[in-house]
Amino acid sequence: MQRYPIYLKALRKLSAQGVKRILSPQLSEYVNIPSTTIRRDFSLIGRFGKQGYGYDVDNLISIFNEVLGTGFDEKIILIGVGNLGQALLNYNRWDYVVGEIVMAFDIDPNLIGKKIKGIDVYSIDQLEEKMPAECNLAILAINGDAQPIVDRLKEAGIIGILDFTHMHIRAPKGMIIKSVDVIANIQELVFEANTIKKFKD
Amino acid sequence: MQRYPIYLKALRKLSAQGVKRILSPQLSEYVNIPSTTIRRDFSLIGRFGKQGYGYDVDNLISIFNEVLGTGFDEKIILIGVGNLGQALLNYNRWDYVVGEIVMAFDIDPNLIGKKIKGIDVYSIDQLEEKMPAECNLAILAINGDAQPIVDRLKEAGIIGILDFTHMHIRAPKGMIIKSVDVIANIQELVFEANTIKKFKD
DNA sequence: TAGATTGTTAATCGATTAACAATC
DNA sequence: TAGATTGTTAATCGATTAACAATC
Repeated sequence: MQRYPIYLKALRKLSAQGVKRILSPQLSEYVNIPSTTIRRDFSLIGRFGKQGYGYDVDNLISIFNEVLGTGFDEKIILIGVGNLGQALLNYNRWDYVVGEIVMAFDIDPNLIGKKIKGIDVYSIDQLEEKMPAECNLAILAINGDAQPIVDRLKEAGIIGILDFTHMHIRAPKGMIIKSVDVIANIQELVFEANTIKKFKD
Repeated sequence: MQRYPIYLKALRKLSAQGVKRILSPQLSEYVNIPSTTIRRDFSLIGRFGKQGYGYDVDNLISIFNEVLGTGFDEKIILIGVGNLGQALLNYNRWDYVVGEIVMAFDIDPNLIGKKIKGIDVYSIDQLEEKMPAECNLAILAINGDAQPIVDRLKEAGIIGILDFTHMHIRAPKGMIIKSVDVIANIQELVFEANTIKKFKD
């Protein structure tokens, strides 16, 4: 369910603010999701609310982390250390939420062998050789044709890719590719903004 | 409808490959959406297919562009010219799809007054002063508290924001904020990947 | 015309939500 | 206990899709 990350983010923020417990209508206001939907979502996993009392924020956080399957220690590799890749490294460690980028690969000789933001950059030729054990996820932040890399990653045991390419990629069987398409997002935004403008007239 | 950008992207790619017409089952294979759904989506806008023949690719593209409300000429401003901002400028002009980033703002004295990837960077203090007319959209790629900027953008006439911050932002009334949350995406990916792994066992 | 593929109707499916009984 | 809020049932809503009639 695509709302759990939203809840988790909000709860973490609330917890940092010292909020200990929260009622579904309060959380509703915060994340802009109906309180009924929130309660239903929560109850799908189990019962951790108390009637007339609400939910314990920290308890909820740890349960969600468990359910989302993250032990905070996913090892993620980064393919492509250009501007975008470096931006991602900037907020690496992901607020200690899921895990971290543990190494990076590129084709640029000026980058290979260096440490960028504390992360080793290897040649993409060494992908299979250097790849850490127990690594399931990759972030793809390259330009140009991504398909060959995707296929190689699949061979190397990667099962999930976060893709920042704006290429058309065939997902190999048994592999999940989540694409972040900036252009598509802007198009949607233009579309919705125009709708609003029309309403004003 | 969130699928139009997907169609548009695929059609543009096909057109570039010289494909002149396409059948709904072919397109289905390409974008991984059932052919019935595609035909239904298309028919919501109008009838531009021919039975026993298919759809004219270029015709479809121009119709979609019209419907999505883009004249290819949206003026977009960029707030924040760090790594991420520069990465966005790298593929500015968005393949001539929606418009382009026309200017950028930052607080870094080393950037202000310069041209980055051909785009002028101004001080954020000059936001209201420099902002171009007919500008509706902004891309937010800063660190730290974004809310004050969002409120200022609203005052300055911006109605849509593409937000790369990982902050919690209240959207002012009448404003659309589309957030690209890398962490949430990775979390979903972790979640789905773990589901796959469990199935394997 | 015959063949093929669209556009649309009607059925299905899943997700959201209102209402309320359970319970802290 | 009384009050409040959760968890869940049942109804609603919208989106997807199968099936097929319209039509190029």
